[in-house]
Amino acid sequence: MLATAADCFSRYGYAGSSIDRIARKAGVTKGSIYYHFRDKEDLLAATVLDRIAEFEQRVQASCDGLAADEALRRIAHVCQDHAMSKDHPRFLIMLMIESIDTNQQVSDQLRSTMRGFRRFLAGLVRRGQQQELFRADVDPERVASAYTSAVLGAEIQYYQDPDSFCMDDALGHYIDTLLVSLNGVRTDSLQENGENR
Amino acid sequence: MLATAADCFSRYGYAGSSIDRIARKAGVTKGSIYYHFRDKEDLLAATVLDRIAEFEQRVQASCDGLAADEALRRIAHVCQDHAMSKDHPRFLIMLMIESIDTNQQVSDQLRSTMRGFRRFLAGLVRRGQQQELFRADVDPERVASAYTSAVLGAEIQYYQDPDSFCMDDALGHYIDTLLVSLNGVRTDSLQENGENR
DNA sequence: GAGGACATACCAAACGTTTAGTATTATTGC
DNA sequence: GCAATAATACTAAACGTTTGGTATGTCCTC
Repeated sequence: MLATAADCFSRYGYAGSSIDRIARKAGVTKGSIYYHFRDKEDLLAATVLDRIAEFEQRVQASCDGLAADEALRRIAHVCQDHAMSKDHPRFLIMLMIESIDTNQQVSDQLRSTMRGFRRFLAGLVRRGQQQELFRADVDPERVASAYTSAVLGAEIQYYQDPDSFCMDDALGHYIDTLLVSLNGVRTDSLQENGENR
Repeated sequence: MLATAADCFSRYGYAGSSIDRIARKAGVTKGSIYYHFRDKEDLLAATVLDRIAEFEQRVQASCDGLAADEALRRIAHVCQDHAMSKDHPRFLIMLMIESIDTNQQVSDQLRSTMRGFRRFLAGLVRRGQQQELFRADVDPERVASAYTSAVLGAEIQYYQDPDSFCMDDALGHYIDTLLVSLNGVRTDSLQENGENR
């Protein structure tokens, strides 16, 4: 039932998904949905919590015990897999935008999720710096913001134009240039390290 | 009237904006809107056309006659200004996502706009390569895709969290690393060019 | 006084929500 | 062990409201 709601919300948005439509698609009736959830907003809130938990778990599990540089590659790959999967990948992005001016509770939830994601990435970069995998003169927060932008933007473009937009190219190119800029190569010194992929 | 429609659509989405609401906000009544537009979809289509034209004009005008590297910096800045402005900046992104499964005509329009934007960027990179500003062994299409991702993702994060997300940091960091990677410095050779900003 | 630019009044459909009722399953008392 | 009770998981129908859309009236300009 949550899966069906996520599917409808991700396709048609919250306002565009009627309870009747969700119910019919789930093979039940409206009344049944109102038995489990107080109202439409409650259904949305439950769906959001469910999808956030899944997303966070997937990301954290994917780079467990990996080196910082490999983790950065891995996360991009996980997001790419997610975007190309069939389980309502647009849900979080759809609601991130739709709820800004329509549902403060959901908006706050998603906002803090995104902050957590950026914090997680920044921690990864900081770890890489401490292990001297990455050069120390880059700001981890800036990297995290730029990285998240790249992933988010690639997802949207892929959703909108899966035939023409190659997510692998976009994210691959970004991660490559990012890792090169993070590798301990100073721009004012000679290059000491040839591996950049 | 188009401005009011754009404002409502960008805040509440197409499904979430009632004609009555748009009319009241524009200081007219429903009847007046239906005098100028056939139906709600027609109003949306007109608004989309208007916003697309404004966006394309703004981008192209901003980097008229600029060198390729400066143009890349400029476009990011223009997108940043647009995101921080007050004239319904979320409109295009909101509809890009909402219309995927709900309005093929609008979706096609936005899709081809995004393709045009990427093509424009790729042309810019190619121009930079021909003028030997940029190294020749990067794929302009990949750069364009990654660049667009960064801009789009930064916009979304800013809309969702203007207090905590610093667009200037995210885009600044991306453009810096991109331009370094585009500068004619080979990774398998010595560095010849110290300027990276 | 005719036509353009609205406002007003209204309709049918769809919407979120509530209610009354019904099978099915679990729990209890004897 | 089994009937009585109660909780669970629904359905079908109805309610009031909102919606997109239309038909008609009114003003104001040329």
